[in-house]
Amino acid sequence: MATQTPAPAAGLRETKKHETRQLISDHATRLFIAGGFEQTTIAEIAAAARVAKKTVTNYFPRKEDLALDHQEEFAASLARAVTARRPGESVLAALRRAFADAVAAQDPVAGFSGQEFARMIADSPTLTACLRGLHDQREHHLAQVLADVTAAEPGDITVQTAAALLGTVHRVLFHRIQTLTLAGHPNDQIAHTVAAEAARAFDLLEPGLADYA
Amino acid sequence: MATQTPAPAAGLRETKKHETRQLISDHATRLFIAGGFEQTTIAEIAAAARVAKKTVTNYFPRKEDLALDHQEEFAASLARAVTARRPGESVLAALRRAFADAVAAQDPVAGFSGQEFARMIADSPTLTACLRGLHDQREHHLAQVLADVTAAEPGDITVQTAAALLGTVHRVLFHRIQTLTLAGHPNDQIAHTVAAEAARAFDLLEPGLADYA
DNA sequence: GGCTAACTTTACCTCCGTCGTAAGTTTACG
DNA sequence: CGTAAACTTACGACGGAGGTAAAGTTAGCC
Repeated sequence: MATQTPAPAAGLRETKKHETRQLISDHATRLFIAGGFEQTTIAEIAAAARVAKKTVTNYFPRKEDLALDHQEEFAASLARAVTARRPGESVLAALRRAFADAVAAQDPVAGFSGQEFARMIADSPTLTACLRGLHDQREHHLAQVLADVTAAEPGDITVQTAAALLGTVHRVLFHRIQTLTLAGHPNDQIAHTVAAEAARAFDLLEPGLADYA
Repeated sequence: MATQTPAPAAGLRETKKHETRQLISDHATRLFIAGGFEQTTIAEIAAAARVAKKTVTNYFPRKEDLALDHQEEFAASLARAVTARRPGESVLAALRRAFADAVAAQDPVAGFSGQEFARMIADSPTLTACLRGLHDQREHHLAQVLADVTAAEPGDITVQTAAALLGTVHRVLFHRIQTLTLAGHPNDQIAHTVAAEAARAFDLLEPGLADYA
């Protein structure tokens, strides 16, 4: 039976490894939300998880990795939406639809984190800087895909600018969701509000990028 | 004996302060370019300048402040270009012209740093992250100005998006100049190339933002 | 049951950023 | 004009993040 899932493979070692990682991550997020990201030390996390400090930094090289999960998924989301777009669909239409879908699903990757989580990020300069870097990575991946589909040179200014503009709209809407979450609005209301705002935001790009790719 | 010293205005203290700051900054940039930002320690800078470590961190709270100067000027550049625009000139036209002027003048604020300086930034994750933060600040200041001139609510999505899109074009072109500088192109050639590319980049926003503000 | 390889642990180190402390200068007041 | 208070600056020391090296321990494979 060919199982598609990368099954545990009977690996007791793999299982414990994953358990340990999850254990550390759970304690970390709990302590971060309770006491703040900057105020919580790695030593405290290690003590709470009953492991050595080195084990924590082994699984999570940087402290930010303990708080921000699914980084690669986030960075690849826009590029994936373009490569998986429908035949004949423009890049802008695909990215517009991808955001609408993410909002409808209240996807955490689109910014629908809990209020406490949003507070943790907003209160930490380290995490906000890390988030900026993720938006930047996401834009670079999108530019790579756009260069592929348009058969343009990697340094082409139109590709770079188009990727940046498209990524920027997603970034602005991401922060909008975060802001509303911080203000205490319920997710349903945020989804309703942002869906309408997203239309206006993407419309600013529509005349310039409608027939791109 | 000199009884009164009204004119000097206690200049001895101010003078020594400024001298010490410049002394530290000079040694820092020299060591950073010679050995890289991450590899150079504050202790080495302090030793070179013949002061205590604490004195360095007193003048420059963060290590990045030793390398990146004129941060506030950079962050305010776009907002200033808008507030100082000609009567009847659109925001987009003002920012397009501001970039053209900066390129013509080969302004360091637009990205025209020396090759060694660009290398120092590109090789340092800390400095690139700091630069991202400066672009972000610049965008926020621009959004503030746009909210003022359009009499819109601060959280208005059109204002946020317009500021982000306009800031993004400047950011892409900034990185373009940096990339060309890293590749060893002379400033004159870069200015010529980027001036043409900037026209194409801003044209993507023209249909959507031509009549904004 | 023994061997190999890995993961965890321990200990140590460097460096950044921040805290109290001492010394100097400017200013205010007698 | 002199003295003392108040401010600012330079100094040494501490805490935490991140990395390295060596030893102990456990899973996986004969």
